[in-house]
Amino acid sequence: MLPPSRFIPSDYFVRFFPCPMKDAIARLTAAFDTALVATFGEAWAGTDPLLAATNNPKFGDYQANAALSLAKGLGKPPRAIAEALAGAIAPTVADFCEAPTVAGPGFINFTLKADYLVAQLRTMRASDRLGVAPSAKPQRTIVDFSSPNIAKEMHVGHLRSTIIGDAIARILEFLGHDVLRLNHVGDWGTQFGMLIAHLQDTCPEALTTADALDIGDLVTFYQQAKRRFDEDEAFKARSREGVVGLQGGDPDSRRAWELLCEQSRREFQKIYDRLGVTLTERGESFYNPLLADTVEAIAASGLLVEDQGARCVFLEGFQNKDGNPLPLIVQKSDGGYNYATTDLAALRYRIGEDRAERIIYVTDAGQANHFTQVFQVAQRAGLVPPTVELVHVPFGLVQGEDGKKLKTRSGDTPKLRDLLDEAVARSRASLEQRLADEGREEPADFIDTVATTVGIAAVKYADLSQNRTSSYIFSYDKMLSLQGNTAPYLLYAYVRIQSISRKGSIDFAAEAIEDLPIALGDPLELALAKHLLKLDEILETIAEELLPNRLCEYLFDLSKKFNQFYDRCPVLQAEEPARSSRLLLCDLTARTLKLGLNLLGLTTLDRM
RNA sequence: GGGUGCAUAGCUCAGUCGGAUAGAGCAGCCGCCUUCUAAGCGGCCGGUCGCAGGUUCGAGCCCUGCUGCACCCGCCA
Repeated sequence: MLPPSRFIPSDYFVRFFPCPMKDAIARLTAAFDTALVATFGEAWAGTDPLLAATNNPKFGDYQANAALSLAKGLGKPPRAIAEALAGAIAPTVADFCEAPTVAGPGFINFTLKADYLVAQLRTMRASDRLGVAPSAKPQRTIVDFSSPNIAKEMHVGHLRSTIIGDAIARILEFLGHDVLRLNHVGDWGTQFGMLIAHLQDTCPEALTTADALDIGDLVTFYQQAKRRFDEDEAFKARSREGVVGLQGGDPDSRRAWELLCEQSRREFQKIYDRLGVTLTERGESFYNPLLADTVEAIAASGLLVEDQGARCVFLEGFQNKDGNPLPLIVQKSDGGYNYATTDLAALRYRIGEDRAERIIYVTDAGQANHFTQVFQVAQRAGLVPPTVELVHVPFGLVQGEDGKKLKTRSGDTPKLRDLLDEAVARSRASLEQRLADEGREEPADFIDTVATTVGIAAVKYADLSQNRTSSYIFSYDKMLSLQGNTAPYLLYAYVRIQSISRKGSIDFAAEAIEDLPIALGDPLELALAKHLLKLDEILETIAEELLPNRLCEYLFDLSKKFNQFYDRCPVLQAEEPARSSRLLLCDLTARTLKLGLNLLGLTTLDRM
């Protein structure tokens, strides 16, 4: 029996998907365990080898750190333990790994053999998934992200949820999970009363004529309605009637609501199209008919308490200002429901009807308390089977260059549309400048495509490349910079490879490299090859931790290693076997970059 | 008052389960284009990992306290 380790793939992987690096890790882990039992006895079976990639190539490729922590239990010096284990491991790994060495206080270092790496590269090349196995346990997964509010414009606050949620969904989909991407739009609530009333006043023909609605800027419309609501008592009263009418199923109110939703939906869709994001809309209103039943289900669990007229659940581990337990209110004293109720109803539906096993909420970190509370109540009320995992994926704020919340010059929250426009405009200006500098002439559609692709990619990548839990400073100059960890740098690395294939009239896919010897003679070739082979390992980690910046980091490293290789190792003019080896590396690098960037929601270009 | 998160190079940020000499990029300085796009590559400079204790063979990472910043705290989402 193999030790429990997150590195151990199932038999399924080993038999059907001989993946690049996970294969090596699994075999080293197994060899370690066997050696440990043979040397120190059955009692030590299952000990985690604490296997990790080395942080310095001079220590080889992987290191096992377990000898250090075993020292106390075994009552022997760590180096002696390491020496014994290294000796016992050597024969079992000899087919793919050099004899392990002991260094420092007791690290066991492993260096993979070159011919093993070559074999893995060939496997990777032959695979249309670049050697990345689909998950052995595909999960029905819901990713809840984006979630703008009807009748409001998408602003920069929706940027992160949309981009991060999409990237997470893409990665999980690629790994074979059954992903439902849900857009939990804010399409219900008291604000609709004033919107309906305002629509009835300003655009009455819309309520009777198909497609007559043209309220222009929804933000302005919302602001007008809000102003009237605050200033005009009669309007306020009619707004309340609007809410009642809507909730009571009054056809006119319902029609007005649908028109507003439809108008918003069209606007949202423009943004999603530009970003290349797909979503299934299922707004708050969808769960409306389920709210009463949800409250009853909680009541049936015995958790529900009536306090000051509201029905609530008192939370464990939360206190109010007076030190008393904090309630989560699921039904207000006026009988209405709030967003906690909606989230609980959604949770119930997603588990009961959607059969979700993993539910991921991509929202700003400010909602961490809210989700902790909702999850706690759901758990305690028995709404969440042990097989279901609830995950809040929080992210930090987008800040201006002054370190404060991003604002326009006039002090408003920037609209997402304007922000994307600006990024594309700057991308275009930068491209045109470069074309002028280099004396290049390109057709207008080329400039359009490159400016748009790079501009959007820059915005997305800048967001994804940050650790999502912290806030980041939004800077057009930095995200569009051609140097550093930016979209243009990565896209350019890809373009360089396409340039090689154009120049040499090479169709990488058709090249008969399989039959030719592969030689990784240059240290830069070896470093690039080893990095390529880590793709499967990286994606597995990301699927667990849901941190897209890890993928960005991997792709940035890959681009750097490719550029170093490109600088020192001519491809087309090289003699065999270097030429074929290098073509293989180019092919794999390009495909890995393309896949990785696509998983982040970025589109590659062949020229730029 | 309570809770959550953050604090790493001049700037923006990484830092994998607690492992070897804490890494990138930008900015600054110095080099490299007759050769696959120099949108590139190499080198130099740059650190009291907020402060103080503690645990550990070993702490940027874990624990305690403190300081500073951000966000949340009963019927908004």
